[in-house]
Amino acid sequence: MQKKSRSPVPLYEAIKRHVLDQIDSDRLKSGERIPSEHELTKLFKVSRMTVNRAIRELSVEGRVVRVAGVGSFVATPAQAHPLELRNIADDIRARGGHHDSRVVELSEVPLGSEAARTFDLPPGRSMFHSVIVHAENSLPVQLEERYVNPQAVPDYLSLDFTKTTASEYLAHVAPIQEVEHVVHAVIPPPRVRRLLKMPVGEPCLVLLRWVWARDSLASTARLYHPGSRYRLGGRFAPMAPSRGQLRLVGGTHVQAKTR
Amino acid sequence: MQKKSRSPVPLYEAIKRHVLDQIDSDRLKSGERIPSEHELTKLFKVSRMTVNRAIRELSVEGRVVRVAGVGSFVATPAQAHPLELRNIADDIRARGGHHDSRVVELSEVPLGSEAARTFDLPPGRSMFHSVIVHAENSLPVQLEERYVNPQAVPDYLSLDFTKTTASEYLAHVAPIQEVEHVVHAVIPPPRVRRLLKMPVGEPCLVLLRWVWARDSLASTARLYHPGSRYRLGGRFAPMAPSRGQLRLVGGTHVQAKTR
DNA sequence: TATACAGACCTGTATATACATGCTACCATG
DNA sequence: CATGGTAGCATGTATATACAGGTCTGTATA
Repeated sequence: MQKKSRSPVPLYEAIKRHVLDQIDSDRLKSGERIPSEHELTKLFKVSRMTVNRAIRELSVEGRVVRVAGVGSFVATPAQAHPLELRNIADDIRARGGHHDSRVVELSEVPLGSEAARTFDLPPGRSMFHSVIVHAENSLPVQLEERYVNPQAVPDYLSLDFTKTTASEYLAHVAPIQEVEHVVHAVIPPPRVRRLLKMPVGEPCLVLLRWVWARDSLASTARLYHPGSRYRLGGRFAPMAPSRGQLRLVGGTHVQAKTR
Repeated sequence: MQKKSRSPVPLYEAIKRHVLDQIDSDRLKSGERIPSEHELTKLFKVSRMTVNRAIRELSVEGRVVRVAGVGSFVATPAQAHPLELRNIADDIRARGGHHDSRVVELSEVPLGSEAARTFDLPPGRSMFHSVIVHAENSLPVQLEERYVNPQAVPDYLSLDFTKTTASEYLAHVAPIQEVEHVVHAVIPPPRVRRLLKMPVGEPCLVLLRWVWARDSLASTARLYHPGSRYRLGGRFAPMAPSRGQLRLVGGTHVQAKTR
């Protein structure tokens, strides 16, 4: 019939957004029941199938939980944000490996003018700094050097990083808005090389990561990975790179969504 | 009406399984077209809506790729996408697909002051600009927007990009010294969306690439990839990001090499 | 008091239908 | 020979309807 919505945004999308708005603005709280399909049908003057699709997709996306015969409920933030920037611990566990980490450094450091500008903090303040080595089956696979905005995670220094990674903490304190990565490769500085137990001359893959939450930069991280030990599905035929060349073998799988 | 299927497994599930069986047993090969909704309707004697739901879910799960007006196709196994310097044509051929490209734009553009600084060229000069759509089995999979330093490739405008990609030319004129990537994801601007034949609202994975050769920046490129056609690890439950939020579901696997 | 049961309400599935829009292949016209 | 129109087919969205089955509550019954 297609009576309405000649606009480019489908009706079921509009309904999804409406419900998500309610959730994000806290008019619908965690665990609360959202309007039934019938109610939304009346509210939007659309057919139930259309509402059904909207809510079903929200359910697939983990924002609501549907219970036949009862209703649909706002998913708890934990369910809604199994948040990750896919942290290293998950990666390792997903491969069936054993993850453990060692905190090499955890401190408060004065904010240089450059860093102050990056974090948009007054120059007098300090920020948190941590260096953590992640190991898979006792083999170091990542050195995580991280700077954290104290406004984002005030109790960062008292966190226990043996059970939960910094990424996970970050994801929990506030919804992550944006992440940006820059990939490059370096011959690691000696300290990094030693901490990762790497042979001299072997390159590191470095991921620079910026994490934004609450409209400000929450954290930056520099993640060093031993070139030889880092993942590698193995089957990629080695190419002949030119001098200084960088290769992305694994690829990046990213899903992004805005609303 | 619910005429049939008193069994506990819904009809749309049965259809999904049927298609997945065909795929997993290689009766339907990667990139091949699966039966249209209409055909499946006749085959299973169900309504088109039921088939539509089955195929739509397979699409969400990353097993098939739907193209309005054309059909649905078996998604490439899409193990980690080798996004390195190897250009898209090689990638596609490596998967057994057919690559072709369409030059949307090829021109000489004046150099803005910002770009002049980036390319380290005198402000009066111009540089080359190209927009090329790469397709795998006729499905657009990458939009390559590239700026090329005229000092690096003076005859760029007269090159034939149907047989050789821009990446390949770049690699041939001078040994590549360094490459840097920035990965992020965006909702594509309308023009990009149309060229990639993407639905409204679907995100793009964007790779920004800088290529250095002969001690200068030879080229920059912005590579847009349709989020849905660009793999995304099937079984990662689609997540529900907050407003403007970006999420990395797959993680980044990178190997770097220098010599 | 405890149980059984009937409605009411909710989601789940399925159908038949309709119109919109994207794309392709082919054919007619210049 | 090129070019433009169109028919046909594919998916996308939306509706109205129907029935199935789960869950809850209140009421009637044993």
